[in-house]
Amino acid sequence: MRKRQTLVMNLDAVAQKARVSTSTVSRVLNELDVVKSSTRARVMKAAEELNYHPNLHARSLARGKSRILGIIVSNMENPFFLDIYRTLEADARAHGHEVVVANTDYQSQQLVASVQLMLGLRVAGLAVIVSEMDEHLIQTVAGSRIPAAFYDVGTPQKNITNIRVDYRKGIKKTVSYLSSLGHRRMAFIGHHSTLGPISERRKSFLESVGRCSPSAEAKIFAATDGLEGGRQAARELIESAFHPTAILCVNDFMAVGAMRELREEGLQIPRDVSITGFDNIKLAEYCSPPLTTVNIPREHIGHIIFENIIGDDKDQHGIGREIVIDPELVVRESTGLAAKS
Amino acid sequence: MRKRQTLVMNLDAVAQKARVSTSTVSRVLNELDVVKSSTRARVMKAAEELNYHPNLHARSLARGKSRILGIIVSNMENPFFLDIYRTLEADARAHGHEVVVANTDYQSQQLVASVQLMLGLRVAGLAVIVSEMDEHLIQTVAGSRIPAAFYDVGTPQKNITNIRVDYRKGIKKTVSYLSSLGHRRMAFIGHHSTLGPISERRKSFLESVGRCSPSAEAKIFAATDGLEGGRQAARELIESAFHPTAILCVNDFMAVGAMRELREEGLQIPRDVSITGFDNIKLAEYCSPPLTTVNIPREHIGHIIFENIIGDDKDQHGIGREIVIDPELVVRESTGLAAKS
DNA sequence: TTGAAAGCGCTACCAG
DNA sequence: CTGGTAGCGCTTTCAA
Repeated sequence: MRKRQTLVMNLDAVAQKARVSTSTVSRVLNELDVVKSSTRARVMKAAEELNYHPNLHARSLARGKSRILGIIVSNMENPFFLDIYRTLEADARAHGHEVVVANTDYQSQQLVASVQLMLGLRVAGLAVIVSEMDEHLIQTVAGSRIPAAFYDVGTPQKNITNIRVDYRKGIKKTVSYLSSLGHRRMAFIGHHSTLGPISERRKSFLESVGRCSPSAEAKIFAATDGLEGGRQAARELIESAFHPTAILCVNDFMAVGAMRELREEGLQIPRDVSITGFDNIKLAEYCSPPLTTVNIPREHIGHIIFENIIGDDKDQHGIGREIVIDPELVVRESTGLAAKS
Repeated sequence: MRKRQTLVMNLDAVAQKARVSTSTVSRVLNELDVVKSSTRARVMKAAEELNYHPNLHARSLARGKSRILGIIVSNMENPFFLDIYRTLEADARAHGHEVVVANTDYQSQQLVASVQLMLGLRVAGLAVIVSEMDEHLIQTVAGSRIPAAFYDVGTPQKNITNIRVDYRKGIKKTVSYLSSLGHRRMAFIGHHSTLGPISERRKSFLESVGRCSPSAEAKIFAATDGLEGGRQAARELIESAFHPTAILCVNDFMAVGAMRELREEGLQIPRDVSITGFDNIKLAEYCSPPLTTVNIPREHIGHIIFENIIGDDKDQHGIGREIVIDPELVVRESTGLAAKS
């Protein structure tokens, strides 16, 4: 075979320049302090001068494992996912790990591709924070033996930890609260993710409304996730015959979008209509009026996930536990007494 | 050497199961259609049954290059960066490339680490969208021979494309506009990124104000990037003796944060004070009141970057061109006639 | 149309 | 403390 030419620096080049073996260069780069300091200095200098950067692929291959933490989320645009990503990234960095993220945009095809990528990268740990999921993929991940954490989906298994939020409880608290304010006609705005947690929120909504006040009416609207989607759903709601005094949104991001539409229609919040979100993203505090919502402790969740797949305490990995989080209602100014009709 | 044990599937396992050589398996997986279809089918089946996922590290190593597009941004939380990232990701995916992102949080140390990572990964192309940058790093990237694109920083070089926005013009348009509304006391809210584009906006601000109306007064406030930072800066501004009739913010994200503080202080926008942003993120349209801002065509920029580092037209790569973008003022409802004082 | 084998750049064992 | 060397899993000639 013709020897392929290499444009980039490699260990060998550094070794030659420093007049040592590749083993020694490797030792220096990996900070094994068995190397004589004079030698070390020589190697460092050579590497520096050659502008050498170790090939991480070769490293992972030789080590048989990578130091990559893989993260898969549904929609980076939604601050909810972003916050978890950020926490994980910070934790990973603090432990000397790289991070690779992938977005699915709620499309299962991209989910599949993302999982393929992560497995191909032989990630050290995998966090899957998505609202869509199919059983087959869970099995694929389970079979890979990679320590993984799923958020709101699947069941605990050998190498898989499960984090879930008790949405039912969160929605119930919200509906009770609105009910206590006199609201009887409530609408729910969701998005088109048919699987998992989203539909759980929707179902809980209908259930809770029914339970809280037998006389209450409920209706559901949906669009895509995001500001635009929230607005779109709000428009449909306004155009419909159903005139709710309160609107529950599947998440804060959509709620902010919905608020805009209401505002433009001349509806005052909460005087004319109350609105609530879910997640308690930063923006919920900054919009006008500040949004009543349900807090999901994203940082906390991020840390838990990290601990369970990469963290120091190796015993924690792959235990296959389930962690349930109990969300809290956060009352702000987007909700008030039901308008007299 | 003791043979290391391998828990994960490899080409060899698939080859054995399919009763062919590893070469053939490789061919099938790489979709070289020289393989007899019966053989192909056998291989596919074997791979499937073994739940096999090619080791991307080994692949990159053998190929001598990866199919990874590297992206480095300052602050994923800021929708501005996020939008560019999303565009790049979509383009990359459409071309069968993986994407690896890294955040720097405006810290040059993390920038260095991120660049190291990207070079170590031997990315096929690198996009650096940050507000901080040091010359040394630019040289490092230049020396790597990797097709790269820098946003708003550095100068064109062999393998490096440069995209820049004419901030001066954008700020000037904004100041002129405000000036025409009668504003004479203007404040600028920026963030603590001392280098590059941010300071360019700040400088342009002072310059433009001075030029537009000799009698005008200007003052600068700063905090960290983000909603919180914007709010913080607004608070300092309010507490200061300087009472501007208009506030220009370095970006929309901070403007939204600032608006909250103004609102809480009982100031009405734009009746009591006008406010503008920069970037024209989606949120600018959804906040209350909708924000007057300067549009930066992020999708367009994303596509340009992609074309220049990975795109189909190989001739486009590494030309070392400079692309300048002319931003447009977008007037919404957060600005109005200056209040009588 | 397929197989054999030489690397890709690095790590880690063993010997000295 | 340092060097030699056998892989890690894959691609890609070259031969058959």
